[in-house]
Amino acid sequence: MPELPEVETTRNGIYPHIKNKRVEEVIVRQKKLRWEIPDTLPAELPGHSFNHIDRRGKYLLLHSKKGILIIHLGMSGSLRIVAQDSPAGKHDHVDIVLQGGKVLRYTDPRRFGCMLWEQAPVESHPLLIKLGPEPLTKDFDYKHLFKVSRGRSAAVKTFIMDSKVVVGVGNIYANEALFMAGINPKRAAGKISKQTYVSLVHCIKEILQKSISVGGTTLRDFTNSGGEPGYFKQALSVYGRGGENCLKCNRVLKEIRLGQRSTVYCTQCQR
DNA sequence: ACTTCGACCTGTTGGC
DNA sequence: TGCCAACAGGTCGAAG
Repeated sequence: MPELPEVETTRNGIYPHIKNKRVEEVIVRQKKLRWEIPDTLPAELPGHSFNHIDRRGKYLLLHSKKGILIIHLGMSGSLRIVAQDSPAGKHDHVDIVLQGGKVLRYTDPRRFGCMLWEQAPVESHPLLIKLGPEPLTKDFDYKHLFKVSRGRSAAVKTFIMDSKVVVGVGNIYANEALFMAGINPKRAAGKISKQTYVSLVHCIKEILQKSISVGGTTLRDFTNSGGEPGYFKQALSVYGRGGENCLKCNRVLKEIRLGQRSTVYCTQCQR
């Protein structure tokens, strides 16, 4: 679920429900996430409210006067707005009970996500300080990719999934963007031309942007327990389609592993 | 400085 | 049907 577009969708979905609503209580049922949820969170947050939510990469930053809540959804996390009497399931690890009866609920079966509570200005936080540019801003351009790729032997797919290079490009969209750009994912990042990076940057932006607009549709039934919207899958050209036919040339798509991640591409269309 | 790989978890799927 | 291995939308941090 949590690709950058989903995180962005989550941000948009929860914001109107939590904005300036006083937090009544924080219920932590399971504090062992990727890092332990600090006890200072349930101790200090109640009585305060969030006035702003930022996103940095796939991290959500919920700002209050008392501190900043940093949330990452990992591989399987989600945030939903539920009614206060909604029974908690096995993987509903945290409830942030809001004034007015709604609850911001954090669910994460695999517990690869995190929920941290910070006082200091968050720009200098160790998890955020080394992150690369946001893919949808003008800071992310071919010059940047070209420059930081020089001398690097890593596969271009692994390279664009490196959060120090650019944030928010997960496995699905790395596969999709490389297909759209016609680039073989195995190519060494350091040997790719400026011109090719122009195309890749364009494709990454376009695919993420499109996906956010589809994610925006998910927004409507956000508070419903709802599963997958299904829009994504229809738009995917290669991800999850190994062994099926290329939509451009009809050849069989190849599936390999790169950096332990499943990688699908067309040997004809991607060079 | 860069690359690779194990680790963190549970749930689902596919082969035998 | 059951069992078991492999894999899943992430990414940090250690080791080479």
